[in-house]
Amino acid sequence: MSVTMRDVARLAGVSVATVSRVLNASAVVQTDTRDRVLAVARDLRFAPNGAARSLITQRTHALGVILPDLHGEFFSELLRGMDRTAQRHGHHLLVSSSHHEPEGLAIAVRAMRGHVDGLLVMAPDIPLATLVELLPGGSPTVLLNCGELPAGVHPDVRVIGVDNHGGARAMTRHLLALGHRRIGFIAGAAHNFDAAERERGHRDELAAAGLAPDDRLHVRGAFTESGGWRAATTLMKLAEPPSAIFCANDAMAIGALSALRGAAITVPDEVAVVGFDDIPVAQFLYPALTSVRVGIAALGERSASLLLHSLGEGPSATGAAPREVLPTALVIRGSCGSRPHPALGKEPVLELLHS
Amino acid sequence: MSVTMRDVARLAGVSVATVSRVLNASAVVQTDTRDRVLAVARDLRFAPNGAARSLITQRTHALGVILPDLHGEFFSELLRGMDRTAQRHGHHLLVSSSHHEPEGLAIAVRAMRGHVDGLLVMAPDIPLATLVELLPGGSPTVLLNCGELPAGVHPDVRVIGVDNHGGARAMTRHLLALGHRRIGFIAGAAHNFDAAERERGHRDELAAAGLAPDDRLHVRGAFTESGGWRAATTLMKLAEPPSAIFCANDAMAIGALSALRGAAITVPDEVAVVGFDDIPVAQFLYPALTSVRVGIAALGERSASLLLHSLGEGPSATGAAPREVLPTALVIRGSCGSRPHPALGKEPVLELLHS
DNA sequence: AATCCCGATGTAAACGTTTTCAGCGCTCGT
DNA sequence: ACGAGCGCTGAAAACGTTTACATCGGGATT
Repeated sequence: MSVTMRDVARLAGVSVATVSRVLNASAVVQTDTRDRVLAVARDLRFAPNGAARSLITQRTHALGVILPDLHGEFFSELLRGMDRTAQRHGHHLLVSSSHHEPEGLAIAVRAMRGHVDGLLVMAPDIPLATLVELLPGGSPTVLLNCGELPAGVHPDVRVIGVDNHGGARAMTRHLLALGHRRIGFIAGAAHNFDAAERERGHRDELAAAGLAPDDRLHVRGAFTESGGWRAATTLMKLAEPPSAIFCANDAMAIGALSALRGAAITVPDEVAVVGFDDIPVAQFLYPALTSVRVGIAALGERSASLLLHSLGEGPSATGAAPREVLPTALVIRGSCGSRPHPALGKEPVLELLHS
Repeated sequence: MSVTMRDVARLAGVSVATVSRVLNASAVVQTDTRDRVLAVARDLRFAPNGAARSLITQRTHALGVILPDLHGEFFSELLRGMDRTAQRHGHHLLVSSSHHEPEGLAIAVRAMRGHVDGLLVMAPDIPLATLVELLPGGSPTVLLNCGELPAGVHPDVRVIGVDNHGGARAMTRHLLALGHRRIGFIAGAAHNFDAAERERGHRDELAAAGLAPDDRLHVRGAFTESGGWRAATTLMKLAEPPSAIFCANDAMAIGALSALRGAAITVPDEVAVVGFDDIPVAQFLYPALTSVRVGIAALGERSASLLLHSLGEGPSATGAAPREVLPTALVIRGSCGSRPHPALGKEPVLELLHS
């Protein structure tokens, strides 16, 4: 069927070992035979079979990526970061998404065995205890955005995440500082780690300010635009609507902005709206969205780096914290009302676009 | 290192052949031995090695995906569509992006050899003739958004794309019908197939309406938000600025909207803005973006279907057109001015979000 | 001049599966 | 009672590489 090393060897009049040596430069070969092999290989358009190579070298040069979803800009940013560092080290990404349940995830993980050198798993919908049960032993793994791993039990599993709690606290603090006392909160999907942490941060900061949580101001939006739309609509129909709405991600904030515009409610004059993640498009919305910057691509890059490091291929060891938490930063734009009018004619975006 | 079929066989007191038969249900095995094997396999957390399996079966259950980029919502939508159908047929996606030049693409393609069953290649920056040169023989391939392939030369290469030309004509026709005569055009990246086709569609429709093209109204924006920002700024500084701006994709339209708002120019009252692609976020912008719907996820799904079909695993044969062109559709929203005010309080978005 | 060593190449084992073929113990038909 | 056939299982080849080891000249060392 396809051309193999034997074909090249035969036509070049050498053994397959020599062909291998030439192609990998793994040992010195006499110049003329080397050239002959190279010429034949080029003529035949020979490309080594990855499966065979992986089988013997125990290296696939691929990282398995398990994602809960592929909706929206968040995941393309994440993938972009992962792909960037992976590619820098000669690796590809084997992607499988839409894993919200343990069964599907387990199947995907098993199917990847032998096709990948390690795993990047983001499964915020699955409890951590369940998740680690599903992992194959012996495969270096980096878990993204999950809880804290019991110490020392899983030697080749590392954990990375973002400071959901701190970011949410900072944002709530910001809203409180602007004078808001009735803050609506549009929460993410139920049983989702990120959603829960952001919720907790918000609640903690309210408590620190001495405010009692009001359940009517707490609506669930499932992390989707339409969920945000509905939740914002619900909130603004309250007898006492909030003066600010904190959406647990930017997608829901986008939906909320759309709902408010549809209801002829002005943002930020009548109600402030803020998000979380700072996806690239946030700065282009109207009003530009105040959000918590997560550094999505950086998260992807860092997680891939960690994994490559576990594989002994990454950048030189960076003190192996058992659990790495990337910091977040408040990005203040127009939608929260603390910057009433953006400067006219100035391009506010370029440095962000190409970071 | 990791547990293999031999281990399972030994502990179950059978041969590896029997283990294989049990795990694949490829032949009937006595019930008690079957149960024994299954029990041992579960205890050892055995998962078959994909590389070894691929080597002998010549099937990897993975599709290689080559993309030019991963920026923005376009590519996550595309991947989502691909992953969806791939997964439905038990396949994964091996992704590699940022391939704008032939060399990098060639390396990626070669590295995938043996790791994938076929290739989905989107490389609008690379001339088709160059592209087909780089393809490995014998690997079924689907090319996305490229030109027309010379007939019959490459038997296992198929081509799929969207009706860039028709979509652009329709949009320009729409703007003309709204009375616009000075239409600014923000073109995509130079030497890009999609960009060129959309440009051609626009020009052809202008010509059909008897309008001479004005080079000052034609600015290049590289398909990025910041490119759109700059291009729109340039256009509006003209002595005679356009009354409408047609952006060759939505990302640039997003940048253009931002630039116009920064310059205190009202859309659509002072200038209409329209885009191309209809990425999911388009409907949430303000004003909601009029665009050409491409059906990005559908493109991904369809291309994956075509490839799976070439592999003999897809849905039953659908008349094999040598080149498939997916239709586009005009989506009229607020930004072009033909719908001055959206209905208040109505959720315009739900059916689109979950299509 | 014999030995040693080194550089270039070939031989063959190994990686972990799948699958063909053969073998073995039965049952069943005659 | 005996061979045919059948159901189940094992042995071994095959997939296409990499690599440890063997081989084989020939130049340098003694």
